[in-house]
Amino acid sequence: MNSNPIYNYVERLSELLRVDSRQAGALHGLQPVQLEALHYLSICNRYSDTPMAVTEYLGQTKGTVSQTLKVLERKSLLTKQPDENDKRLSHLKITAKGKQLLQQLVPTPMFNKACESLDKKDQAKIVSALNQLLATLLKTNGMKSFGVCHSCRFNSRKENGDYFCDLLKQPLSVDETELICREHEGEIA
Amino acid sequence: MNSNPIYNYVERLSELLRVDSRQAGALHGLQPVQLEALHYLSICNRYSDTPMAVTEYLGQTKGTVSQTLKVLERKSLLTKQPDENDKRLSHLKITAKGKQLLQQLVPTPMFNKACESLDKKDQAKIVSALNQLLATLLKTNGMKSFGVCHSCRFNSRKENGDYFCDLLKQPLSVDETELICREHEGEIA
DNA sequence: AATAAATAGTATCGACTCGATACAATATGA
DNA sequence: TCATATTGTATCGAGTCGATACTATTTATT
Repeated sequence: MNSNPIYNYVERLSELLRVDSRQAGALHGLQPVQLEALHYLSICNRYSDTPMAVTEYLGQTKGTVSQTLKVLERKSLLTKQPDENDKRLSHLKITAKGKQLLQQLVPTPMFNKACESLDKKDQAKIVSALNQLLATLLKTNGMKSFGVCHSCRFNSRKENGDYFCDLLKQPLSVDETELICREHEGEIA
Repeated sequence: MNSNPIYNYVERLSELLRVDSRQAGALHGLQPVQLEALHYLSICNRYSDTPMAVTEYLGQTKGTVSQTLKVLERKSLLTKQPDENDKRLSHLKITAKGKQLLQQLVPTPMFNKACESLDKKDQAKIVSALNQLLATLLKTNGMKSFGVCHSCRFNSRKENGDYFCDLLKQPLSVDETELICREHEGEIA
């Protein structure tokens, strides 16, 4: 029978993660996809915390994501704040309760156990391989990369050393360059 | 914020695969989990093609899997055959129609595109990393490995070179040693 | 040999997902 | 200014998935 080992591994990992995530969230009445959305919001920057950005990240439809976010808001894990300039936009901010929950549930117990038993060198190898696989998947299928500003071609530094986004024409703090952005684009090959 | 890069990558890959799989199966009225079950049945051996084995592989409950299999059977993608010795068991055999569908949908288009653009050397690196990650996850959490007989500690060879399973006390064909088995156990460390 | 316990599988129920469709509000552009 | 695009919400239906309850068969214990 046909066999693409990369696909087989990712499919299996994917299912295991889903089951683990379901179990972890069950105690708090959260579904895997809800945890993922919350997790994304904890690692994205202030230009990427809207429902549409979550939609693009998760690859679902905006209607579906709207429901997911409604649940998270009802559980007081995030709050919606209107944008000052564009009245169509909402910014989704994680609450203290949301952060605490993530700290507890993400990564899941299964993953924590496994990662602890891997030495630094092996971890680095795995990260590097996953990075390459994901980047290739996104690139060959014309999808957004959702990388951190640090690795974005729009990110530049001013004379005084401050970071600046050439696309959004906005200054960035050092911390912000470590967060993921929906507008991220890698260097041109 | 906390950040385990391995987890982040796997979570993201997992969601992308799920979305892609959903889209691929939608044309045929199949859900991601149904494709996964069918895929498993195409790469497992004759001792591992029962509903319970699928249940263990997917990590779900037997009730859930029973429904999944019912759908696949109704769509004539697999057939149920009673075991000759143990009347409680059913063996799930993929039909020609099922095989054809898998050929078409697994791996998904997204994955195929990406893998084609990776050279052999990078593919091997990724396979090796994924293999290590999955093995660690399964081992540290006491889960079954679902490996192929070829790498199983119960697999031995008789004087004439034939393969033999010491656990099930059954002879194996060469082809069978390339299929995954629910009883698989790696070498003792 | 009789009975208890374990194992494999199915059926049903309810909470939830997710795409599709329709809709309202705001922003952009000709 | 008016058409069009963008962001977001509401509702509906088919389907997932764990929980529970149940049957049938096998294995273990007395």
